[in-house]
Amino acid sequence: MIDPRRLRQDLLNIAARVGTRGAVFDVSRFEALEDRRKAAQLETENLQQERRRASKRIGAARAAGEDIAPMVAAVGDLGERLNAAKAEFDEVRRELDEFMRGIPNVPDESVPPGADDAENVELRRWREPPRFNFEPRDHVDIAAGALDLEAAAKLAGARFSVMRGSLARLHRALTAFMIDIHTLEHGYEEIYVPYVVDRDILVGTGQLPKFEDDLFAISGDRDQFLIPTAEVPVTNLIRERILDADTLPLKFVAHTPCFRSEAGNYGKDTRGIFRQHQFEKVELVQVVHPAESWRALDELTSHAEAVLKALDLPYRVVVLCAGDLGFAAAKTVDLEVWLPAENRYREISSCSNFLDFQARRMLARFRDPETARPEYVHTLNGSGLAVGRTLIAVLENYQDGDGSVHVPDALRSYMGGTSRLEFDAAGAE
RNA sequence: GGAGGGGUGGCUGAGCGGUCGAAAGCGCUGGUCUUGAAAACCAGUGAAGGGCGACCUUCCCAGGGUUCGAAUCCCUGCCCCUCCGCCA
Repeated sequence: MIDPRRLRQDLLNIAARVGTRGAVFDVSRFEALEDRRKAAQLETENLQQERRRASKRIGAARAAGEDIAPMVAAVGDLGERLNAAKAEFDEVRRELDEFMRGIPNVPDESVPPGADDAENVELRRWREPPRFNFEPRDHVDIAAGALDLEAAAKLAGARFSVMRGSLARLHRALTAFMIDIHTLEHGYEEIYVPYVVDRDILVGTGQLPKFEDDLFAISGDRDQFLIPTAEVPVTNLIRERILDADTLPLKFVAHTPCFRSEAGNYGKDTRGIFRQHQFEKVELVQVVHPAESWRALDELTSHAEAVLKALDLPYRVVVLCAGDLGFAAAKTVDLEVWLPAENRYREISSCSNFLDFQARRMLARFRDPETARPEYVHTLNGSGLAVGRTLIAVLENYQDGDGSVHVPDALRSYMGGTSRLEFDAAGAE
C-alpha cells in the first residue's frame, strides 16, 4: 500500500510513476473518494463527540441524583443520525481501502522504463556458457527414465511432476545444499511454515485482492489458499507486530513447495518442468531498517548468486523494467541461468525490495529508538533458488553426451559421494 | 470430539454499565545522586486516523446486539490454556 499521506501530497507525480508500470491510477476517482471520506469523517466525528458529551452529562447528573429522563429525551434521534453517518463513513472507507489495495507499488527511480521483459536491462554476466562437442539435450530427454510426467498427469493433470530414484535425490540434495549455504555462510535462520494460509495473509504481501486467479484456493469453510511462495507465510510472521530495533535485520530462509495455478500461461513453457503448478523453492526473506533496504537488496541478490557460483552455473543479472515489475515490488533484480538446450538465459531467481509497501499492508513496524515511535519496516525477498529450475540447469549444463550427468563438486557430499548419474528407463541409478 | 478457563498497552496484569485510553509492575527515555556504572529516588512514556494548528475521533481478539452511554451485559466466530478421549 502506498503511503496515503504521500499520495495526497504528491498525487500526480505518484500516479504518473505508477503509470510507467502499465497500471492505471484513476486520479479523479481517488480525489472523489477522498472528498467523500473527508465529509463523512467530519460528520461522524462531530456526532460522536456530541453523543459522548451528552452521555457524560447524563452520567454526572445521575450520580448527583438528578432526574435524567428529560436529558435522555433531549438526545433524541442522535443515535440514528450517528448510525447513518457511520454507515456512509464505513462504506467510503471500504471503497477507498479497496481502491488503495489495488494500486501497485511505485517503481523506484532507478527502475528502467519499459513495457515487458524484452526491455529488462542486463547488469552483468558470470561465466561463459559451456561449449559442447555434441548437441545438448534438454532436461526432459536427459532425465527421461526418472521423470514421469505422464504419471503426474494421471494424478493431478498437466504441470505436475513425478521424479524417481537419483533424480528425486538430486532434487532433494539441491534443496539441502541451498539451505546450508544460506544458514551457514549468509547468516539466515532456517524456518518452517504452513503451506496453507488465510486470505488476509495474502493481502498482506500483495497477492490479493488482485491476483486470486493465480492461486489455488482450498475448499472448506475457512477461506484459505495454498501458498504461491514461502514469501507469503514468512514475511507475514511480522504482521501486526512492533519489533525492537535491535532485532533487525531479520533474515529467514525457508524451503517450501509453491503452488501456482498459472492462469493465463496456458501456452507457455509447456515442455518439461520449467513451469509447474507445484514446485520447490528455497526462499530468502529479510526484514530491515528502512535506511538499509537498498543495501540489503544487493546483499540478498549476492546470496542468491552465491548458489549459482557454488554450482558453477553460468548466469546473468537483469533489472526488471517498470512494466515487468511484480505488484508489490519497488525494484526487482532477476538472476537468469544459462540453459544450453534453449540456448538462452532463463529466470531462476527474483530478488525484490518492497520498501514499506508490504509492511504497511501487514502493519509490521519497529520502534525507532530516535523517535521512540513505531515506524514501518522494509521487507525484501528473493529465491535462493527455485529448486526445480536449478535441477534443470544442473542436468543440462552437466550433461556428458552419453546420457549421463556428472554431479557438481559442491553437491557430491549431498549425493552420498556419487559423481555420475544415469537416468535409465527404470529410473534407477 | 467432550468438559472447563481465558483473550486488556512493547511485556505482565487490575478493572461495581458513567470522570476509563484504562490501576500497578516490568521495560524504555530523561533527570537527581556518583569519578564512572549499578542501586535508589523524581518525571515522562500505547496505537491508528483526521486537521496548518489549538485540537478532534477511534481502538481493551473480531463481528453483531442491548443501552442516553459498553473494556464491563447478551449472541456468533476466531484463537489460546487445562483435563479427558482419539491420533501420525
